[in-house]
Amino acid sequence: MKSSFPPAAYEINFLKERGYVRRRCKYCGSYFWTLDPDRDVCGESPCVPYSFVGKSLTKARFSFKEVKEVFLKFFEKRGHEIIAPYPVVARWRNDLFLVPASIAVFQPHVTSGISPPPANPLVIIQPCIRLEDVDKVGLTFGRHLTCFSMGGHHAFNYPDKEVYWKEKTVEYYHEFIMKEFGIPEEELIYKEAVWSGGGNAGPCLETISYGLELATLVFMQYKTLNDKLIELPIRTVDTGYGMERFAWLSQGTPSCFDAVYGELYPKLEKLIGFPKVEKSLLEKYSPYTALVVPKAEMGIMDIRRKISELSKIPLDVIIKEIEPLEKIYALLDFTKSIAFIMSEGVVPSNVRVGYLARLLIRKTYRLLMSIGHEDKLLDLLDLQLNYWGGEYPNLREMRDEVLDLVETEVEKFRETISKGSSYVERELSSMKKNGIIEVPVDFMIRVYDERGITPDIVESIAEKVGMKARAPENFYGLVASRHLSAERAGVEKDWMKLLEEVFKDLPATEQTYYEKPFESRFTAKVLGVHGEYIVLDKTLFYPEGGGAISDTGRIKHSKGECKVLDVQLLGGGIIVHKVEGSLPEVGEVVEGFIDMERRYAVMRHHTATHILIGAARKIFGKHAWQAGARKEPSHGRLDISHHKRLTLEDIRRLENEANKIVGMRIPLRIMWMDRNDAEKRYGFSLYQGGEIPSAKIRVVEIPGWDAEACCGLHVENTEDVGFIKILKTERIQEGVERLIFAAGPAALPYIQEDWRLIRSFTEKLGAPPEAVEKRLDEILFEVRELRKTVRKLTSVAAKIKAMELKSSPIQVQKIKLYVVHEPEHDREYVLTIADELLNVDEPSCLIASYGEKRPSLLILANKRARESGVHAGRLASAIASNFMGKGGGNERLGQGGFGRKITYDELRDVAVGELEKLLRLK
RNA sequence: GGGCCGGUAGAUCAGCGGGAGAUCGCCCGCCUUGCACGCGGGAGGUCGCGGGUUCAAAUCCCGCCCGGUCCA
Repeated sequence: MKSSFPPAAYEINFLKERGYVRRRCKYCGSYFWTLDPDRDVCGESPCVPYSFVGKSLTKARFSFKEVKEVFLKFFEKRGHEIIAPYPVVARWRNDLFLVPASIAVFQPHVTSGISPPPANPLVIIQPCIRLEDVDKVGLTFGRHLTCFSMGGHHAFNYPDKEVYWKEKTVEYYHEFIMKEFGIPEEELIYKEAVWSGGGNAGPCLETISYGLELATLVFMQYKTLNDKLIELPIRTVDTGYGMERFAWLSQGTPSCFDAVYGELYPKLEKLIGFPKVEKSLLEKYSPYTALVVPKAEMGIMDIRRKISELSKIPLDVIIKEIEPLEKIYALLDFTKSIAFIMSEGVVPSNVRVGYLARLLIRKTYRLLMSIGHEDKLLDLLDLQLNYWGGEYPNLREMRDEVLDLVETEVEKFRETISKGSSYVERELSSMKKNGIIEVPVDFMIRVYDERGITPDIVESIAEKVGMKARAPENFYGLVASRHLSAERAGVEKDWMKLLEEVFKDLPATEQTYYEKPFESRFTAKVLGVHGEYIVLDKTLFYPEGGGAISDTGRIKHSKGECKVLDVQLLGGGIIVHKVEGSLPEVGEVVEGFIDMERRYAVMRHHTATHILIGAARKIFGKHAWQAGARKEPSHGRLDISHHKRLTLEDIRRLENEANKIVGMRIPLRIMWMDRNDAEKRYGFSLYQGGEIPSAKIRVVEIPGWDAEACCGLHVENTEDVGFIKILKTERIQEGVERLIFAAGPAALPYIQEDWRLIRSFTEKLGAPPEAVEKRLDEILFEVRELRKTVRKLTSVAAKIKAMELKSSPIQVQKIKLYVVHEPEHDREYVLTIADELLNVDEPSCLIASYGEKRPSLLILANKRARESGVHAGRLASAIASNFMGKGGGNERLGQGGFGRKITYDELRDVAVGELEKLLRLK
C-alpha cells in the first residue's frame, strides 16, 4: 500500500492563505500543517500527551448529545441534507458485517456510481462498530471504542457535477471547530496521511488539537488494483468526525467515558459498584494514555511501566487504582456495542456477524467474571438499551428480544465453561500426577480451539490444582496457525467466466419474463452459439438467481429442436441457454417454449418463501432473517436465523400463519423502486437475500406482511400458492434453522407418502391410526421386558448346562476340558457356563461353539490351565483352521469363526487333538 | 463457508480391536430419634444411525445425523 501521496495532493490554498506552513514531525516523521513555523512535533498521540485534560478549552462544555446536534445543524445550514443513521449491521453489503465508518453506508453502490446518494451533499451521524481495537478499549481511556458515533459530511463529485472537494472540506472543518467550539486557529493542526480501505484509497488530512485527533478528512479518488491506483470517476469527500472525542475535549474530563457515559455512572454504581479514584490522580494519568499505541508490539505491562515513568505515578498505584477502572470503561463500551448489534436482530452463532456478536458477549461476560459480577450482564445491557433507546428507538423496541437472545447465549457460554473447565481440571490433575508442573502451551491452544476455554480460565484452574500456566503473548496468533489449511478455491462457476469472454461483444439480453410471467412461448433471434450454449436477443426463460432454479423447456428452429436444460445470467446482462439436441444457426428466428408446470411450481415455492419469512418474523421476532433459500419445483428451502431449536409447536404456528396468508387472497405488488425510496419505505429487512448492487431494486411486496428486494418470479396472489406444508426442519448451523417445505400440488406426494406410511403402520400393528402411538409404546416396553427375561433364562440354562458338564470333563493330560456345541444359544450363554466351570483351582478349559450355519468359537482357559501351557488364542486359531475358519485371542480368551456347519463330535475330536498338540509343544 | 473435538447408564465421563465400566444420582437394607454421612446390596445400556474391514468392532475405515468449538 502507498505510504504517501505527492505533496501537491495535500496543498490546500485555504490553509496557505491563512499562513499555514508544512512541517515534519521529529518523532513520527509525518508531514503536517500548522500556523507555528517553529513547531517540530505533529501534535498527535503518541508523539505528545494530551493537553486538554482537566481544562476547559472550548467556548462551552458540550454533552455528547449536544455535540451531535451542533454538528448536524452546522452542516445542515451549509446545504447538507441530514440523513438518518443506518443500522450498524451491514445487511446491504456482502463484504462487510458491521459498519465501521459513515461512508460504509454508501458503499459500494454510491461510491462506485451504480446508485445515486440519498442526498448530495449530505451529513450523517452513524453509529459504528469496530472490533479491531477491542483489546485496547479502556486502556486508552476512550480514544479507542468498539462502538462510537462518526459524524460525516459527504459530497459525491461526478464528472458532470462537482459538489465540493478539498478546499471546501477543510474550510468547513476549520470553521466548524473555531466557530462552534471556539478553539483558536493556532491549535488546529492538519496531518498528512493516506487512507485506504475497501478497495478504495486517497489522500487524507487528520485534524489534531491538544494532542487528540478529532477528525479525518478523506479524499477518496482511487481504486486500488494490484498495488496500482486507478482514478475513480466519482471523487468522494469522506469525512469522519469523532463525536465522542469532541465531547471529551470540550469537557476536559479524565476519560472519554466520563464525557459520554457520565450519566450512567450512578446506575452502574448501584449495579456493580464503581471504583473510586482521586480525580487528581486520573488527571495526572490520563494525558499519557495518549502513548498507548493500538497495534504496538508492547505488552500491557510495558505500557504501564512507561506511563508510570512519565507520569511519576508508581506502578503499583496504577495497577491498584487504574486497572479496575479500565475494566468498567471497557464494560460500558462493550455493552453498548452489544446493545446496538443485537438490536439489529443478530443471532449469536459460530458464523459471520453472529460470531462477532458471540465473541463480544463472551468477552464481556468474562470481563464481568473477573470482577465477580457475571450475573449482571443482562442488567447492564438493559441499562444501555434504555439509555440509548431515547435517541435510537429501535433499541427500546427490541429490548425484550435482545435480552432473550443474549440470555440464551450466556447460558450456552456457561455450559461451555462448566463442561470445559471440568475437562481441563481432569486433564491437569492427570498431568500433575505424571510430574508435569507447567501447563503446556499447546494444551491451552487445544482447549481454546476445541472447547472455547480461554487461557485465563485455564490459568485459574491450574492455580487451583497447583500448577503453573502462562499463556504466551502471541497466544491468538498460535491459535491461528492451527487454521493454516488452504482456502478452498471457487472453481464451480469457471465456465461462466469463459462464456462471458466468448459472448462479451453481444448486447444484454432483453428479459421478457418479468412482463409476461405467465406466457409460455416466444420468438427470438439467435445472436450467438458456442458449444451447447445459445444466446438470444430476448428470452422468456428465467435464469437461475435469488435461490430459484432456472426454467427449462425447448427451442424450436429451422433444423429441428433442442431441450433447454439450464439458463444462467452472465455479467453484462447476457442470458445463456444450455441446451441438448440440434443447434440453431446464428441469425435465425427461433421459437421457445417454457415448461410451465415446472415454472409455476418454482413460483409458488418462491412466494411461499416470502410468506414463511414473514410468519417467522411475526412469531419469533425481528432476528428471524433469511439466511439462505432455494426454490425448486418439488420443494422449497428456507434458512432462518433463530437462537432456539424449532419445536413441533413452532412449526405448527408457522404453518398456521403462512396458510392464513394464503387464504387471505392477498394480491402481490411487484415494482421497481429507487433504492433510497425503498429503504425509506420498507427498511433494511428488504435485504433478506443479501446485497443488491443496483440503483433500482425490484420490490416484491405482500402488502401488510412482507417486502423484499427480489428478482424472482412470483404468483399474482397469495392464494395461488395453494397450500404450504413444512416437511422437515434441521439445524444447519448454530443459530440457523432450515425449513424444507412444499407448496401447492408439490406438497401432495409428501402427504401421500406420509399417508402410505401410516397405513402401513396401522396394518402391521393391527391398530387404528390413533392407537398406533400407544401400541408402539407397549411393544417397545414388551421388547425390553423380553430381553430381560431371555437374559435370565439364558443364565439359568447355562448354569444347568454347566452342572451337567462338570460331572463329565474330558481329561487331556492335566487339563479338564469341556466342549460345548450349541447351535441355539449365544455368546452370553457360553460365557456364563465358563464362569460356572472355570472358577476352580484345577486347570480347566472350555471350548465352545455357538450358532448354526457358520458357528462362532469361544475358548476360555483359567489361570491354572494357562500355567499348564494352555493358550486360548492359539487354540482358537488352530481349531478354527480345521473348519474353514479363523480365530485368535490372548492366553485367557480365544475367539474365532467357522466357515461351515459342524457337529459336536467333530468339534470334540478337533478340540482334544489341538489341545494335545499344544501341550506337546510346550 | 472451512478446520478441529465429541456422541457409552438419569448426569459427568473412563474404556479405543478380544467378556460394557467408574463416580454421582435412583431403589432396597443396615447404622441413626430424624436428616446428612458411613456400610452392604440392587435396578438402570440397540456404546448416535447406516455401511465396510475382521474369526471378532463401543473400539479401525467410510457416509449420515446430532452437539461443541475456533477462524489470523
